[in-house]
Amino acid sequence: MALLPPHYFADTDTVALARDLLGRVLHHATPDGLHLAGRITEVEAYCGTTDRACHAWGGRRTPRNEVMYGPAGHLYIYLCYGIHHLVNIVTHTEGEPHAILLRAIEPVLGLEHMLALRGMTAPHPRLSSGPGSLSRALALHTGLSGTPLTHGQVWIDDTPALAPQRIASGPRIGVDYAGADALLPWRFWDRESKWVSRNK
DNA sequence: GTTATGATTTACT
DNA sequence: GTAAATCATAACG
Repeated sequence: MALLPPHYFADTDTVALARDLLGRVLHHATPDGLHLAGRITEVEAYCGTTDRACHAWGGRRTPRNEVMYGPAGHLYIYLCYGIHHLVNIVTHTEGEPHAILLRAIEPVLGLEHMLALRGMTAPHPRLSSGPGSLSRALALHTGLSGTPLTHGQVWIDDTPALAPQRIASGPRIGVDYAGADALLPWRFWDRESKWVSRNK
């Protein structure tokens, strides 16, 4: 299974790219030799300086979100609520701070290791559904922010995307502070998967 | 230097 | 349904 190339992530239509990422498989080869992978089942689009829900809204540019301003195809991972590592993929062109938040995956490889990482004993959607749970199950953390998806450490393969009729959409979660932008239907999920954080 | 706050999860009542 | 956990970051003085 080949990796998706950098130009795939350089799409300037972040919302369309978010939909296209559903069904593809995210891999992580960890420093201790584990190979973890999961099929992407839920994402959200964050679209640059005009999106009030985006960290780069109004042109905000800080050490934390700097990677969003760089080239596409890199990880942007930050700590939320002091506890959760949220994983994003940078999209669009250099200078345009767009990204796609990965919110849920269905385990494909390394299920037992994921269970251990989560302190669980049996599979359940709660294992890797929800952005904080996903990062923990895949052992992704803020230290990997800025990592390109081309170095064999973290990557996404070219598993075919979901059929359009399987894609559901709705407002993004937890962005009520974003005013009218909180209502934009920029969350997408696989309507046939139970490995999602919410079904409506 | 100080303070407010979150792209959430989990455990209670 | 409500609230606590928990801290790096950003904004401000």
